[in-house]
Amino acid sequence: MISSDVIRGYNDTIILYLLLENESYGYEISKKIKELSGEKYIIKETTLYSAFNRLLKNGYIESFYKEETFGKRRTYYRITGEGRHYYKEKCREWALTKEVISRFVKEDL
Amino acid sequence: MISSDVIRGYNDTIILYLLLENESYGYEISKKIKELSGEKYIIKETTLYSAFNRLLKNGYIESFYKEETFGKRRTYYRITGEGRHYYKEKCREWALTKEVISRFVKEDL
DNA sequence: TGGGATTACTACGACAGACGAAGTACGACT
DNA sequence: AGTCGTACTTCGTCTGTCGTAGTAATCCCA
Repeated sequence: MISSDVIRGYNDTIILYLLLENESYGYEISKKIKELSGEKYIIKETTLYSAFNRLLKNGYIESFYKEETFGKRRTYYRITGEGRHYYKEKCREWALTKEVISRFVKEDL
Repeated sequence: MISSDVIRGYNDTIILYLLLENESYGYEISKKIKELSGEKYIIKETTLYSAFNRLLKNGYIESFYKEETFGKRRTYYRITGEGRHYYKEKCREWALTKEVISRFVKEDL
């Protein structure tokens, strides 16, 4: 299991990735993260929703409601153009970060 | 330049890496980090010294003084057995983290 | 019909790590 | 005498994560 402290700074990026193709909502995203990570990373609810607020504040996602016939009303999110741009930036940053850390963290010792 | 939020949680590991072979002191370590990262990561002084304190507290490093004939007295650090053990653990964790994040962060978009 | 599980959040507060600003102290060079 | 480089220390702030708890609706099974 991965501690979120390690992924800190990439939770936003992970969420944006899951919104690239389809709009979605909190619970679904958290399940997808769990699933796609092979159960190795499970995002905490509070972490997830605070990430949504941050992303909204920065204009990287938009929220809206859908007409639901039943169930508690969900807040849906969709990625914005700025969000896509930010995602790409973070991807480039990640490539660099990975490269730099690998100079200090040797998996073969 | 890399945002430190990403490396957060790996600063300690980076420092331990530099102490694996030789004992060293703050300023030298910060210069080595800059050098080895190809100037892509420059650790802040306060971050560095707070990392030393954390590592000391956890018993991963030991501090001592050397007889210096001139200059301001330096605090030297050397890695402990527990420190080596922790370093190896973090290396394994890094391999996993890298794997998981790469499922969400696509460099080829 | 009753009670727990699951879905879908929200609010509050604590904590750890990073970092900016500033200060101290010494030596070397100019 | 002043600046630059070395080698730290202290203090306070900020951000992101996360524990705890609460709300509210539906679903499932006995």
